[in-house]
Amino acid sequence: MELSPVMESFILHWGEMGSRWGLNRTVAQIYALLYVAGRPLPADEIADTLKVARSNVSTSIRELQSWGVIARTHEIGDRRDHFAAETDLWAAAARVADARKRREIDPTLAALARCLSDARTDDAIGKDAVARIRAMHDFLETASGWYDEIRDLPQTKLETLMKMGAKVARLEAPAKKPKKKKGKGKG
Amino acid sequence: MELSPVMESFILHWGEMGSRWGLNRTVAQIYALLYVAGRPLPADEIADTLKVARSNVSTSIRELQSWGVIARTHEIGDRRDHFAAETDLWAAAARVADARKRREIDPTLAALARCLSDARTDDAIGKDAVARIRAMHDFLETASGWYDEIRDLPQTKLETLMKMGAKVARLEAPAKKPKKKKGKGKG
DNA sequence: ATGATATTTCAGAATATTCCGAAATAAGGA
DNA sequence: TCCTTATTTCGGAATATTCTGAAATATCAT
Repeated sequence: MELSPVMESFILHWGEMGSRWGLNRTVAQIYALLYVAGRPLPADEIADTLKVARSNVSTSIRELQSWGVIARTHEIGDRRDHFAAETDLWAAAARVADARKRREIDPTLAALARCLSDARTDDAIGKDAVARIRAMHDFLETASGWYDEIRDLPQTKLETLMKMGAKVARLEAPAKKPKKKKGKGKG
Repeated sequence: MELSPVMESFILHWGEMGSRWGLNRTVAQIYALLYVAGRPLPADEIADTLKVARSNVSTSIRELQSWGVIARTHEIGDRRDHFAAETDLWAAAARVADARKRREIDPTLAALARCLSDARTDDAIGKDAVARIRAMHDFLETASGWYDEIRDLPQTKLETLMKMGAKVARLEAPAKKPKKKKGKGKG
Protein backbone atom coordinates (compact mmCIF):
# COMPACT_ATOMS: atom_id res chain seq x y z
CA MET A 1 0.00 0.00 0.00
CA GLU A 2 1.21 3.47 -0.86
CA LEU A 3 1.78 5.62 2.22
CA SER A 4 1.19 9.34 2.16
CA PRO A 5 3.58 11.50 4.23
CA VAL A 6 1.08 11.93 7.02
CA MET A 7 0.25 8.26 7.13
CA GLU A 8 3.92 7.46 7.37
CA SER A 9 4.44 9.93 10.15
CA PHE A 10 1.43 8.57 11.99
CA ILE A 11 2.78 5.04 11.74
CA LEU A 12 6.25 6.02 12.87
CA HIS A 13 4.95 7.90 15.88
CA TRP A 14 2.73 5.06 16.82
CA GLY A 15 5.64 2.65 16.62
CA GLU A 16 7.60 4.93 18.90
CA MET A 17 4.76 5.11 21.36
CA GLY A 18 4.19 1.37 21.30
CA SER A 19 7.75 0.65 22.25
CA ARG A 20 7.39 2.80 25.33
CA TRP A 21 4.48 0.67 26.45
CA GLY A 22 6.11 -2.69 26.13
CA LEU A 23 5.13 -3.60 22.59
CA ASN A 24 7.73 -3.76 19.92
CA ARG A 25 7.95 -1.27 17.14
CA THR A 26 6.78 -3.56 14.37
CA VAL A 27 3.72 -4.69 16.27
CA ALA A 28 2.70 -1.12 16.95
CA GLN A 29 3.39 -0.04 13.39
CA ILE A 30 1.29 -2.81 11.96
CA TYR A 31 -1.61 -1.80 14.11
CA ALA A 32 -1.17 1.81 13.05
CA LEU A 33 -1.00 0.84 9.40
CA LEU A 34 -4.14 -1.27 9.55
CA TYR A 35 -5.82 1.49 11.49
CA VAL A 36 -5.19 4.24 8.93
CA ALA A 37 -5.60 1.92 5.99
CA GLY A 38 -9.21 1.46 6.91
CA ARG A 39 -9.44 -1.79 5.00
CA PRO A 40 -8.09 -5.29 5.54
CA LEU A 41 -4.58 -5.85 4.22
CA PRO A 42 -2.82 -9.15 3.47
CA ALA A 43 0.37 -9.91 5.34
CA ASP A 44 2.66 -9.53 2.36
CA GLU A 45 1.33 -6.08 1.60
CA ILE A 46 1.96 -5.11 5.22
CA ALA A 47 5.52 -6.39 4.91
CA ASP A 48 6.03 -4.44 1.67
CA THR A 49 4.61 -1.25 3.03
CA LEU A 50 6.52 -1.26 6.29
CA LYS A 51 9.67 -2.74 4.74
CA VAL A 52 9.96 -5.57 7.21
CA ALA A 53 10.32 -9.30 6.67
CA ARG A 54 7.25 -11.31 5.93
CA SER A 55 8.02 -13.56 8.87
CA ASN A 56 8.19 -10.59 11.17
CA VAL A 57 4.68 -9.66 10.08
CA SER A 58 3.53 -13.17 10.84
CA THR A 59 4.86 -13.02 14.38
CA SER A 60 3.56 -9.55 15.00
CA ILE A 61 0.13 -10.39 13.67
CA ARG A 62 0.00 -13.25 16.10
CA GLU A 63 0.79 -10.86 18.93
CA LEU A 64 -1.82 -8.36 17.83
CA GLN A 65 -4.32 -11.17 17.78
CA SER A 66 -3.38 -12.16 21.28
CA TRP A 67 -4.24 -8.62 22.30
CA GLY A 68 -7.49 -8.95 20.40
CA VAL A 69 -7.13 -5.73 18.45
CA ILE A 70 -7.12 -7.04 14.88
CA ALA A 71 -9.41 -9.36 13.02
CA ARG A 72 -8.64 -11.90 10.31
CA THR A 73 -10.85 -11.54 7.25
CA HIS A 74 -11.05 -12.98 3.76
CA GLU A 75 -11.83 -11.81 0.27
CA ILE A 76 -13.35 -13.90 -2.46
CA GLY A 77 -10.87 -14.99 -5.05
CA ASP A 78 -7.97 -14.43 -2.68
CA ARG A 79 -6.61 -17.25 -0.60
CA ARG A 80 -4.55 -14.96 1.58
CA ASP A 81 -5.61 -13.91 5.05
CA HIS A 82 -6.37 -10.25 5.41
CA PHE A 83 -6.15 -8.30 8.61
CA ALA A 84 -8.17 -5.37 9.83
CA ALA A 85 -7.63 -3.20 12.89
CA GLU A 86 -10.30 -2.72 15.49
CA THR A 87 -11.20 0.88 14.74
CA ASP A 88 -13.36 1.38 17.81
CA LEU A 89 -10.70 2.78 20.08
CA TRP A 90 -12.71 2.29 23.26
CA ALA A 91 -13.04 -1.36 22.43
CA ALA A 92 -9.38 -1.66 21.50
CA ALA A 93 -8.24 0.04 24.68
CA ALA A 94 -10.49 -2.21 26.73
CA ARG A 95 -9.08 -5.31 25.07
CA VAL A 96 -5.54 -4.24 25.75
CA ALA A 97 -6.33 -3.34 29.33
CA ASP A 98 -8.01 -6.70 29.83
CA ALA A 99 -5.09 -8.59 28.44
CA ARG A 100 -2.54 -6.68 30.47
CA LYS A 101 -4.50 -7.19 33.63
CA ARG A 102 -4.75 -10.89 32.98
CA ARG A 103 -1.10 -11.25 32.04
CA GLU A 104 0.54 -8.94 34.50
CA ILE A 105 -1.64 -7.78 37.34
CA ASP A 106 -3.32 -11.07 38.15
CA PRO A 107 -0.07 -13.04 38.36
CA THR A 108 1.45 -10.31 40.49
CA LEU A 109 -1.49 -10.46 42.84
CA ALA A 110 -1.05 -14.20 43.06
CA ALA A 111 2.64 -13.80 43.79
CA LEU A 112 1.92 -11.28 46.52
CA ALA A 113 -0.65 -13.60 48.06
CA ARG A 114 1.95 -16.35 48.05
CA CYS A 115 4.43 -14.00 49.74
CA LEU A 116 1.90 -13.29 52.44
CA SER A 117 1.18 -16.92 53.00
CA ASP A 118 4.88 -17.83 53.04
CA ALA A 119 5.56 -15.01 55.44
CA ARG A 120 3.96 -17.01 58.22
CA THR A 121 6.84 -19.46 58.19
CA ASP A 122 9.55 -16.90 57.49
CA ASP A 123 10.92 -16.00 60.88
CA ALA A 124 13.46 -13.59 59.45
CA ILE A 125 10.90 -11.10 58.22
CA GLY A 126 9.49 -8.38 60.44
CA LYS A 127 5.81 -7.79 61.10
CA ASP A 128 6.01 -4.35 59.57
CA ALA A 129 7.53 -5.65 56.35
CA VAL A 130 4.71 -8.16 56.06
CA ALA A 131 2.24 -5.36 56.67
CA ARG A 132 3.72 -3.39 53.81
CA ILE A 133 3.54 -6.35 51.47
CA ARG A 134 -0.06 -6.75 52.51
CA ALA A 135 -0.67 -3.09 51.77
CA MET A 136 0.73 -3.60 48.30
CA HIS A 137 -1.47 -6.61 47.78
CA ASP A 138 -4.57 -4.83 48.97
CA PHE A 139 -3.83 -1.82 46.84
CA LEU A 140 -3.55 -3.91 43.70
CA GLU A 141 -6.62 -5.87 44.63
CA THR A 142 -8.70 -2.74 45.07
CA ALA A 143 -7.56 -1.28 41.77
CA SER A 144 -8.07 -4.59 40.10
CA GLY A 145 -11.56 -5.04 41.51
CA TRP A 146 -12.47 -1.54 40.47
CA TYR A 147 -11.35 -2.28 36.96
CA ASP A 148 -13.38 -5.48 36.86
CA GLU A 149 -16.47 -3.53 37.76
CA ILE A 150 -16.20 -0.70 35.32
CA ARG A 151 -15.09 -2.86 32.40
CA ASP A 152 -18.54 -4.37 32.36
CA LEU A 153 -20.26 -1.06 31.99
CA PRO A 154 -21.63 -0.41 28.53
CA GLN A 155 -19.30 1.77 26.57
CA THR A 156 -21.72 4.69 26.30
CA LYS A 157 -21.97 4.88 30.04
CA LEU A 158 -18.23 4.81 30.40
CA GLU A 159 -17.91 7.59 27.91
CA THR A 160 -20.42 9.66 29.78
CA LEU A 161 -18.55 9.10 33.03
CA MET A 162 -15.30 10.14 31.45
CA LYS A 163 -16.76 13.24 29.95
CA MET A 164 -18.19 14.11 33.34
CA GLY A 165 -14.73 13.84 34.77
CA ALA A 166 -14.34 15.13 38.28
CA LYS A 167 -18.02 15.93 38.47
CA VAL A 168 -18.71 12.32 39.46
CA ALA A 169 -16.94 13.03 42.71
CA ARG A 170 -19.70 15.44 43.62
CA LEU A 171 -22.31 12.71 43.31
CA GLU A 172 -20.27 10.44 45.46
CA ALA A 173 -22.46 10.34 48.56
CA PRO A 174 -26.08 10.76 47.45
CA ALA A 175 -27.61 9.47 50.68
CA LYS A 176 -26.11 12.22 52.79
CA LYS A 177 -28.40 14.91 54.03
CA PRO A 178 -28.89 17.61 51.41
CA LYS A 179 -26.85 20.58 52.53
CA LYS A 180 -27.58 23.88 50.83
CA LYS A 181 -23.97 24.94 50.90
CA LYS A 182 -22.44 24.90 47.45
CA GLY A 183 -18.78 25.46 48.32
CA LYS A 184 -16.00 24.01 46.19
CA GLY A 185 -15.22 21.43 48.83
CA LYS A 186 -11.58 20.92 48.26
CA GLY A 187 -9.09 23.26 49.92
CA MET B 1 20.73 -5.50 54.44
CA GLU B 2 19.86 -9.10 55.18
CA LEU B 3 16.99 -10.35 53.06
CA SER B 4 14.57 -12.91 54.38
CA PRO B 5 13.24 -15.47 51.86
CA VAL B 6 9.93 -13.67 51.49
CA MET B 7 11.57 -10.30 51.07
CA GLU B 8 13.76 -11.73 48.37
CA SER B 9 10.83 -13.28 46.58
CA PHE B 10 8.92 -10.02 46.81
CA ILE B 11 11.82 -8.10 45.31
CA LEU B 12 12.33 -10.58 42.51
CA HIS B 13 8.67 -10.56 41.57
CA TRP B 14 8.57 -6.84 41.61
CA GLY B 15 11.59 -6.67 39.35
CA GLU B 16 9.85 -9.03 36.97
CA MET B 17 6.72 -6.93 37.03
CA GLY B 18 8.63 -3.71 36.54
CA SER B 19 10.28 -4.95 33.41
CA ARG B 20 6.89 -5.67 31.89
CA TRP B 21 5.91 -2.08 32.41
CA GLY B 22 8.89 -0.46 30.80
CA LEU B 23 11.15 -0.03 33.81
CA ASN B 24 14.28 -2.06 34.08
CA ARG B 25 14.71 -4.81 36.55
CA THR B 26 17.18 -3.04 38.79
CA VAL B 27 15.05 0.07 39.08
CA ALA B 28 12.04 -1.97 40.07
CA GLN B 29 14.01 -4.09 42.49
CA ILE B 30 15.46 -1.08 44.23
CA TYR B 31 12.01 0.34 44.72
CA ALA B 32 10.82 -3.00 46.09
CA LEU B 33 13.79 -3.24 48.42
CA LEU B 34 13.29 0.24 49.81
CA TYR B 35 9.60 -0.46 50.12
CA VAL B 36 9.96 -3.60 52.25
CA ALA B 37 12.96 -2.30 54.12
CA GLY B 38 10.77 0.37 55.62
CA ARG B 39 13.74 2.56 56.40
CA PRO B 40 16.13 4.65 54.33
CA LEU B 41 19.09 2.73 52.92
CA PRO B 42 22.37 4.10 51.59
CA ALA B 43 23.27 3.32 47.99
CA ASP B 44 26.10 0.96 48.81
CA GLU B 45 23.91 -1.13 51.02
CA ILE B 46 21.39 -1.36 48.20
CA ALA B 47 24.15 -2.49 45.85
CA ASP B 48 25.35 -5.10 48.35
CA THR B 49 21.90 -6.43 49.03
CA LEU B 50 20.83 -6.71 45.41
CA LYS B 51 24.29 -7.75 44.18
CA VAL B 52 24.50 -5.09 41.51
CA ALA B 53 27.19 -2.54 40.79
CA ARG B 54 27.26 0.61 42.84
CA SER B 55 27.11 2.64 39.66
CA ASN B 56 24.00 0.83 38.57
CA VAL B 57 22.35 1.84 41.82
CA SER B 58 23.34 5.42 41.18
CA THR B 59 21.69 5.44 37.77
CA SER B 60 18.61 3.62 38.95
CA ILE B 61 18.19 5.93 41.92
CA ARG B 62 18.24 8.83 39.55
CA GLU B 63 15.46 7.23 37.53
CA LEU B 64 13.36 6.49 40.60
CA GLN B 65 13.76 10.11 41.58
CA SER B 66 12.60 11.21 38.17
CA TRP B 67 9.44 9.21 38.79
CA GLY B 68 9.17 10.86 42.17
CA VAL B 69 8.72 7.66 44.14
CA ILE B 70 11.74 7.78 46.43
CA ALA B 71 13.10 10.44 48.72
CA ARG B 72 16.67 11.29 49.65
CA THR B 73 17.25 11.51 53.39
CA HIS B 74 20.18 11.86 55.76
CA GLU B 75 21.29 10.52 59.09
CA ILE B 76 23.45 12.34 61.58
CA GLY B 77 26.99 11.13 61.63
CA ASP B 78 26.68 9.60 58.17
CA ARG B 79 27.71 11.52 55.12
CA ARG B 80 26.05 9.11 52.73
CA ASP B 81 22.71 9.79 51.09
CA HIS B 82 19.96 7.48 52.18
CA PHE B 83 16.91 6.64 50.14
CA ALA B 84 13.42 5.82 51.21
CA ALA B 85 10.50 4.59 49.12
CA GLU B 86 7.21 6.39 49.03
CA THR B 87 5.13 3.91 51.00
CA ASP B 88 1.81 5.53 50.23
CA LEU B 89 0.92 3.46 47.21
CA TRP B 90 -1.83 5.79 46.04
CA ALA B 91 0.64 8.63 45.99
CA ALA B 92 3.27 6.52 44.26
CA ALA B 93 0.86 5.32 41.60
CA ALA B 94 -0.29 8.86 41.00
CA ARG B 95 3.27 10.08 40.57
CA VAL B 96 4.06 7.37 38.08
CA ALA B 97 0.86 7.98 36.17
CA ASP B 98 1.60 11.69 36.06
CA ALA B 99 5.09 11.15 34.78
CA ARG B 100 4.01 8.69 32.12
CA LYS B 101 1.30 10.97 30.92
CA ARG B 102 3.71 13.85 30.66
CA ARG B 103 6.39 11.81 28.95
CA GLU B 104 4.35 9.64 26.67
CA ILE B 105 0.75 10.67 26.24
CA ASP B 106 1.25 14.41 25.89
CA PRO B 107 3.94 14.11 23.20
CA THR B 108 1.78 11.61 21.34
CA LEU B 109 -1.14 13.99 21.43
CA ALA B 110 1.10 16.70 20.07
CA ALA B 111 2.31 14.42 17.29
CA LEU B 112 -1.25 13.52 16.35
CA ALA B 113 -2.22 17.18 16.29
CA ARG B 114 0.71 17.81 13.97
CA CYS B 115 -0.43 14.97 11.73
CA LEU B 116 -3.86 16.52 11.52
CA SER B 117 -2.49 19.90 10.67
CA ASP B 118 -0.09 18.48 8.08
CA ALA B 119 -2.89 16.46 6.57
CA ARG B 120 -4.33 19.61 5.05
CA THR B 121 -1.41 19.84 2.65
CA ASP B 122 -1.06 16.11 2.09
CA ASP B 123 -3.04 15.43 -1.06
CA ALA B 124 -2.20 11.72 -1.03
CA ILE B 125 -4.19 10.98 2.11
CA GLY B 126 -7.87 10.20 2.05
CA LYS B 127 -10.52 12.03 4.03
CA ASP B 128 -11.46 8.86 5.86
CA ALA B 129 -7.88 8.23 6.96
CA VAL B 130 -7.69 11.75 8.33
CA ALA B 131 -10.96 11.15 10.14
CA ARG B 132 -9.50 8.08 11.79
CA ILE B 133 -6.41 9.93 12.89
CA ARG B 134 -8.68 12.57 14.32
CA ALA B 135 -10.65 9.90 16.14
CA MET B 136 -7.43 8.66 17.68
CA HIS B 137 -6.48 12.15 18.72
CA ASP B 138 -9.86 12.85 20.24
CA PHE B 139 -9.87 9.57 22.07
CA LEU B 140 -6.52 10.27 23.69
CA GLU B 141 -7.56 13.80 24.47
CA THR B 142 -10.71 12.67 26.22
CA ALA B 143 -8.88 10.08 28.28
CA SER B 144 -6.16 12.55 29.03
CA GLY B 145 -8.58 15.26 30.11
CA TRP B 146 -10.41 12.79 32.30
CA TYR B 147 -7.19 11.88 33.99
CA ASP B 148 -6.33 15.53 34.56
CA GLU B 149 -9.60 15.99 36.34
CA ILE B 150 -9.56 13.04 38.65
CA ARG B 151 -5.90 13.39 39.56
CA ASP B 152 -6.77 16.54 41.42
CA LEU B 153 -9.35 14.86 43.59
CA PRO B 154 -8.23 14.30 47.14
CA GLN B 155 -7.05 10.78 47.64
CA THR B 156 -9.80 9.87 50.08
CA LYS B 157 -12.41 10.77 47.53
CA LEU B 158 -10.69 8.74 44.88
CA GLU B 159 -10.54 5.77 47.18
CA THR B 160 -14.23 6.08 47.88
CA LEU B 161 -14.99 6.22 44.19
CA MET B 162 -12.92 3.14 43.53
CA LYS B 163 -14.51 1.19 46.31
CA MET B 164 -17.90 2.16 44.94
CA GLY B 165 -16.85 0.72 41.63
CA ALA B 166 -19.60 0.33 39.11
CA LYS B 167 -22.10 1.89 41.47
CA VAL B 168 -20.99 5.32 40.31
CA ALA B 169 -22.52 4.52 36.97
CA ARG B 170 -25.92 4.43 38.61
CA LEU B 171 -25.50 7.98 39.83
CA GLU B 172 -24.48 9.09 36.42
CA ALA B 173 -27.61 10.93 35.37
CA PRO B 174 -29.34 12.14 38.51
CA ALA B 175 -31.74 14.42 36.66
CA LYS B 176 -33.38 11.67 34.62
CA LYS B 177 -36.80 10.46 35.61
CA PRO B 178 -36.62 7.46 37.92
CA LYS B 179 -37.63 4.37 35.97
CA LYS B 180 -38.64 1.32 37.97
CA LYS B 181 -37.15 -1.18 35.55
CA LYS B 182 -34.23 -3.00 37.08
CA GLY B 183 -33.00 -5.14 34.16
CA LYS B 184 -29.37 -6.15 33.94
CA GLY B 185 -28.98 -4.08 30.80
CA LYS B 186 -26.09 -5.73 29.10
CA GLY B 187 -26.37 -9.11 27.39
C1' DA C 1 46.03 22.37 50.57
C1' DT C 2 45.69 16.79 51.40
C1' DG C 3 43.40 12.80 52.22
C1' DA C 4 39.24 10.22 53.01
C1' DT C 5 34.76 9.18 51.53
C1' DA C 6 30.67 9.58 48.46
C1' DT C 7 28.74 9.92 43.99
C1' DT C 8 28.49 10.19 38.99
C1' DT C 9 29.96 9.42 34.35
C1' DC C 10 31.04 6.65 30.68
C1' DA C 11 33.17 3.11 27.46
C1' DG C 12 32.54 -1.13 26.45
C1' DA C 13 31.17 -5.98 28.08
C1' DA C 14 27.23 -8.80 29.00
C1' DT C 15 22.69 -9.67 28.07
C1' DA C 16 18.19 -9.39 25.95
C1' DT C 17 15.29 -8.31 22.17
C1' DT C 18 14.03 -7.82 17.59
C1' DC C 19 14.34 -9.08 13.09
C1' DC C 20 15.62 -11.52 8.83
C1' DG C 21 15.73 -15.29 5.64
C1' DA C 22 15.81 -20.09 4.83
C1' DA C 23 13.48 -24.13 5.65
C1' DA C 24 9.41 -26.48 7.22
C1' DT C 25 4.55 -26.85 7.32
C1' DA C 26 -0.10 -26.20 5.71
C1' DA C 27 -3.70 -25.76 2.40
C1' DG C 28 -5.81 -25.45 -2.30
C1' DG C 29 -6.37 -26.84 -7.01
C1' DA C 30 -5.35 -29.70 -10.98
C1' DT D 1 -0.85 -37.37 -6.20
C1' DC D 2 2.09 -33.05 -7.37
C1' DC D 3 2.53 -28.31 -7.99
C1' DT D 4 1.60 -23.74 -6.39
C1' DT D 5 0.74 -20.43 -2.96
C1' DA D 6 0.25 -19.01 1.92
C1' DT D 7 1.91 -19.14 6.51
C1' DT D 8 4.77 -20.37 10.42
C1' DT D 9 8.92 -21.76 12.72
C1' DC D 10 13.40 -21.07 14.08
C1' DG D 11 18.67 -20.34 14.14
C1' DG D 12 21.36 -16.88 14.37
C1' DA D 13 22.52 -11.95 12.75
C1' DA D 14 21.57 -7.24 13.84
C1' DT D 15 20.30 -4.12 17.15
C1' DA D 16 19.13 -2.22 21.60
C1' DT D 17 19.36 -2.27 26.50
C1' DT D 18 21.38 -3.04 30.82
C1' DC D 19 25.13 -3.44 33.72
C1' DT D 20 29.89 -3.29 35.29
C1' DG D 21 34.29 -1.37 36.69
C1' DA D 22 37.41 2.17 36.28
C1' DA D 23 38.13 6.86 36.16
C1' DA D 24 36.46 11.42 37.02
C1' DT D 25 34.14 14.48 39.98
C1' DA D 26 32.29 16.18 44.20
C1' DT D 27 32.13 16.84 49.26
C1' DC D 28 33.75 17.15 53.65
C1' DA D 29 37.20 17.22 57.49
C1' DT D 30 41.57 18.28 59.01
